[in-house]
Amino acid sequence: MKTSTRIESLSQHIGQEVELKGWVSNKREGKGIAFVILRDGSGYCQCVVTEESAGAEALAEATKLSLECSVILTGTVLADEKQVGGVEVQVNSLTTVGGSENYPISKKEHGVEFLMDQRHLWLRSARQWAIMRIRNTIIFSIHKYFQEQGFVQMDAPIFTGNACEGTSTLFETDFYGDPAYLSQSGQLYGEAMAMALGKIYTFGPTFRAEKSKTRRHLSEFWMIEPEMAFYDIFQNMDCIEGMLQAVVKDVLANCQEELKTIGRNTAVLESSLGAFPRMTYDQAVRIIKGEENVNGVNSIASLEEELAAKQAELAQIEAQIAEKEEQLKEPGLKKGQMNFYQSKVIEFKQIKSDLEEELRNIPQWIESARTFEYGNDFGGSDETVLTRLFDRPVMVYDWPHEVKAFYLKRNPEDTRFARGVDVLAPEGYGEIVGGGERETDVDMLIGKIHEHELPMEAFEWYLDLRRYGSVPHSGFGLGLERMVTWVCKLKHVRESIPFPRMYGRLTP
RNA sequence: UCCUCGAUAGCUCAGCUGGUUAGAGCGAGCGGCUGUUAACCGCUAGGUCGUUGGUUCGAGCCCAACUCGGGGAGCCA
Repeated sequence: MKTSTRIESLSQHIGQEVELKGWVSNKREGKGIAFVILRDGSGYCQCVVTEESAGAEALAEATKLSLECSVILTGTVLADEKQVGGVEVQVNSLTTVGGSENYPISKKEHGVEFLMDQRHLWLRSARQWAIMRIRNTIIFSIHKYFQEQGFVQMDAPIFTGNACEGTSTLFETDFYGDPAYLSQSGQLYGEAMAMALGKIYTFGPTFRAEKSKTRRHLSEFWMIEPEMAFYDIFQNMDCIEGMLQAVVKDVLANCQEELKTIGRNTAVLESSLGAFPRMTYDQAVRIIKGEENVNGVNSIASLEEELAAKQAELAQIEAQIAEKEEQLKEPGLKKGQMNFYQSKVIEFKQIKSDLEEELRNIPQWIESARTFEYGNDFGGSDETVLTRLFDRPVMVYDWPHEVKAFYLKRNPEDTRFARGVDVLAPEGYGEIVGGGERETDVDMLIGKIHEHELPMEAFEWYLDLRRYGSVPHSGFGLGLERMVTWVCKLKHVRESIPFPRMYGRLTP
């Protein structure tokens, strides 16, 4: 018996006999023939079982297969351009390894709650398979980029003793009788490590106890936090841009099949390989408020145009729903036609509810853009108003120091501003990276710690970093799941991580 | 914590302004047809309408509270 072959490499075995091990992701059958769509984790392949090639017994076995049965089969690889991957396998023998009765996830649509309850099985679906493969490519690519640039990977602790930025967003645990909190950032430790190793990055889990129920929040997520000695904010932005582009490039190079599986239009990913626009907070505010155009496009005018377009689209979809519902009432309708019209109605209603949501949002965005108060941090709608004018991530730097973290350096030429930088992803995804140049002046830091009413004793070690050989340094934090969500253009972060932990969701 | 929408069969949904025995498709089971790609044809099984209380001659539908879930605000990656 030959060693088994992975589906992803079948195209190199055309004309040969191979052994495949996997699960039944779909099956169709006819008289004297059965089509088994096998998946093995590396890909999907149609396996054809006929009486002539496999014998009556194997055909009977194939006919009995249900969704997600595990099987081992042997067969001949044939080129077939109609199939995914360009091949199909003519089966010679087939053995069932494990049965699978009443597999809960069907080929039809399911609701979010049901799928989340079945997450351990949902991961087997083609769409989830593709997302997890892209996530893996992104993780690998991040490591590769930093390693090639001479960064050292070092992890920050997960238990932290002091509630550095307020306890409300921290998970409290018991650490040998004392309260300890799960880390919500390794950044301060990253600074210490950068003073030791020059350029470092952390890659670890982060915990936020926010009772957020939105499409971009998780209670547990993975964050990459690089920290670089002797980098100013502009070198920091070069680093962010270089890393994000390396990741996008790797995904485009290695995940074409996965991107196709999830229906991702890659135009924006491709344009993201070009230089990212960089702008100060001041300029970003002018753009949001419609006082400055981007390539001739005005933020507010274009929102109003979009509103009108969406309203027309809504009227159209409503007409289509009415039409299909009318057709459903026709007497003597065949079962198949009824099924078709019904699934169309469901599909259109989904589009309709999405449209209605956008129609509720756009006026709020316009309102929020018009009334934006200079000096405030950006809200979700402000980010959307800004980023929809670009076809790639945008970097906004030099923020009013009051709205940013205590450790950010002031712009020496205008101390109203702190040298923070936010990277906002396009297509409505908002902040994926937050970072900046760090404050090096001890007195300035002490003042800030008092201003934020933080416990000074907890920061003594951090202040030491400025007392002994302080240097300009910068860093940033990348939210892995937000990156995956944008690259895959997912509607919600919960699909970007194998087992999401979020408000109201702890199992499976 | 606040705003908003929702909870009807294993799944996805319908159920008009409260009115007799609550419907469909998918899935499941059985049978027929078919080199097929979630949409061929027929039959069968399957529901104390989220929980509790209230209004009413009568509640899936109205009211209140609660539980769970979707979306959003705040906060952020």
